[in-house]
Amino acid sequence: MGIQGLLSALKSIQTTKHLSEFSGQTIAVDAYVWLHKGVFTCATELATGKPTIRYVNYAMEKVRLLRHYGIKPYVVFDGGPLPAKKGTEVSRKRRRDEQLARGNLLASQGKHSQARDCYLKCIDVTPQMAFQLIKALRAESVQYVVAPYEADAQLAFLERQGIVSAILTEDSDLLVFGCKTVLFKFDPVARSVVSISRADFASVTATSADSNGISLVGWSDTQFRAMAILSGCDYLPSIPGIGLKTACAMLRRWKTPQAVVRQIALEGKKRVPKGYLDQFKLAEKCFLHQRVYDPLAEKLVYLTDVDLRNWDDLAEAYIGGDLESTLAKKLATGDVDPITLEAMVDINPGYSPGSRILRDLDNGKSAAHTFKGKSNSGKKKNGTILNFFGPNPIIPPQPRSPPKAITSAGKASGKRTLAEVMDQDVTAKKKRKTPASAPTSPATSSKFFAALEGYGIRRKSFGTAIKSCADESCARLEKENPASEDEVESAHDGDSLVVHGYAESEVEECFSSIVEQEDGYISPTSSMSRGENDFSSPVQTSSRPFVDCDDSDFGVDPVSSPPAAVSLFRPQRLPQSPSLVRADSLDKVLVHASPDNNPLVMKSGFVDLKDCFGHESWSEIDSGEESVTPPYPSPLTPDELIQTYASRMDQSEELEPKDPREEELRANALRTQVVAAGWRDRWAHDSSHTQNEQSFLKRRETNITPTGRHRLLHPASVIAPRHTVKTLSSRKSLTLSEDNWANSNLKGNSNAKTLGFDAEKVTSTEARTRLERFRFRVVVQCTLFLWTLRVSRLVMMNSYHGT
DNA sequence: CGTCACCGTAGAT
DNA sequence: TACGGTGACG
Repeated sequence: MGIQGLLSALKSIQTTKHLSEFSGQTIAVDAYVWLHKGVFTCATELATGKPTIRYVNYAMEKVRLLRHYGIKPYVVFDGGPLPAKKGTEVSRKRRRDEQLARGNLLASQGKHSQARDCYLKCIDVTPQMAFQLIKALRAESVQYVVAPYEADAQLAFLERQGIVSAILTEDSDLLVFGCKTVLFKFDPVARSVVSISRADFASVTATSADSNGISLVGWSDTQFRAMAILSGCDYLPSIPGIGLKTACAMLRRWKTPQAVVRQIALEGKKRVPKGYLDQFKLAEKCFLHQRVYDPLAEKLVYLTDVDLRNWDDLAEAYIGGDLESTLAKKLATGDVDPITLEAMVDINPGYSPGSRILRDLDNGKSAAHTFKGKSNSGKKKNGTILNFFGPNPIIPPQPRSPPKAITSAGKASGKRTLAEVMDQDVTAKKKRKTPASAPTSPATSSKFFAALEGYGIRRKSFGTAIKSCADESCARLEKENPASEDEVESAHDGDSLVVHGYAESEVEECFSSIVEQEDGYISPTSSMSRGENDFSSPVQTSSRPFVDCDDSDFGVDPVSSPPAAVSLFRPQRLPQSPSLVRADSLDKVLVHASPDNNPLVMKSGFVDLKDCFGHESWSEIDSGEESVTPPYPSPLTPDELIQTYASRMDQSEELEPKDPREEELRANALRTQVVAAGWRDRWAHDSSHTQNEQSFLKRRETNITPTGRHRLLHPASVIAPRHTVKTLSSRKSLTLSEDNWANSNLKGNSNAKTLGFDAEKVTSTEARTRLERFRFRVVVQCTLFLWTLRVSRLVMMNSYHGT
């Protein structure tokens, strides 16, 4: 990823900075890194399809750490696949499947640690997982945006617009995108980052230590970018044998990439791929003009405006097609899957951050006495440890943010004892008056599996939900294809894994909220805020309306700073001092949290585990507003559970019929082909690759998601191709390419299709059935545990009331 | 000398 | 998965 060797070549201008130096600033964060690292905490769960949100907690801890230092994180997620990126993903996908299979094998042999190693290698971050993090970000009013395509370009855009003042990532590409301040190597322990400033490039000389002989003196952005691309980047592999150093040297000698490539060809020692220069131009366009989401205008824009004289459909498609603005907005807010462009499926609806037990932790006595002794210096109020370990209340909830957002979340909500937990539960219970005549769940033999037994209920409520969220574009789509509502619904999974997920996360919290928090944290002072020195950072105000990649750019523009953004929007600097931060002014640029009634977040008729336990255990969850979930009568007894478990086991075969599964695989393959428009041969950098591999399921559509395999269980979840195609056609790049390639790919590639199916089958049937049973067993165990917990709690409560 | 392929490692708890 | 270090190659 990124530019090989670039970071090490820039060692001389790397400076380590403490987080406190960024206090008061808004910093864009590449979420990908955190999600990926977070996966390590729960690889086994993810690989085996066991719902977990540990990766969310991992990322949220980082977010909270930043906020603790007065930094406003602006979290940026990756979006859809950019045509420019070729499908090395395909071979990865295959490796992943192999690893998953191996892991399952090892797990079945009881070699769990070895299995985990395999699982680690087969996990990928899916948009659905990202959505779990988005839910948490919403709940804590953290700014975020899902990039239409690559997070890198989006990050660069945010900085260029002045929306953020620095970028936190691990990807050296950001420098090629022209970012001014990029922060690498975030160290949560040392609370430090390594900063690289564009302004310091000029001091990278061939003689400086660690520069590896490259010199950036006097180079324009265009030249720097050319060097990066020549040396090999994500959009274009280098001419074999050309690395960073030769690219740099030759560019110094020959000035333009055209001349460099001509020279390489002339020398004849290295083979220059056919059409390399054209691809070079396209790669350059990706760095310059890639499509991004403008949170102010709420639509897609070019990272830098294009010169229409130098623009064509190919370039247009290459840098990412446009999207209709309502769809773009939904994508940016996470309500739409950036890959499929269909409504986001909440793979773990039971996880609703913000609605935690003990919500009043931070509003009163318990917090006060629990955290007394902690340093409050630096912050006038809310200076407790919650700033770090819990949601940061400094920034008020955004207008559309639900009131329940301000709660304590996550496992580390502070130092607690079991007694306190009980105490608060009782208090909360008292506060909330539950009418005895509260509606109860439908009379099913098992409430726990009501969702399974009562599909009608789920269908109905979700259908309503869909309707309520449908905007013009969705509505239009549905009109064009009346079946789409059903299809979208069926893409939503309603099996017991959802319930399981709830159990898992809640169990985790039960434990961790009982365990005492470790002491020893001292709130650091955030007084020293070394703002950016504007004198050392020349901001070029380009008078040219366009930035192009013509030869003439070379040597013409030696100023070492990126071209100023075309002033569609005021390029505002952010206030450097915390005291100047005004949430209301900054919040305007936010992607607002979705309304609370987001049907995908809402409990849409699914049965949560909590529904099985009677309302008292969970009464706090929705307090303060209309309870979404009606209280239910008494929980299942263990016996009931076991009974249900047994019957469920019997059902598992029936739930996996052969036909619909094949149909679904077919649909998936088709959808993949449609989505993978950009990967088609004529755009691929290396046509020897992947002509036949294109139709594998793509990276982020793999079956390895927390509940990934659920799709295969539900015949109803087949996504009809025609619907898919219709939806996808709203991507411009797809629209314009449908004619030329769809036919050839879909018809001419039956080979690949077959391959794709086989790969899918390898991991399926038996293993999945086994997994299903395994997971179900865990469901039951968790449930039993919670049940026990509840009983003991009731006992304690009784004694409490008794006195 | 630079590039590339290979290796072991950290990353998480 | 991505990184740094190693050795082989041209």
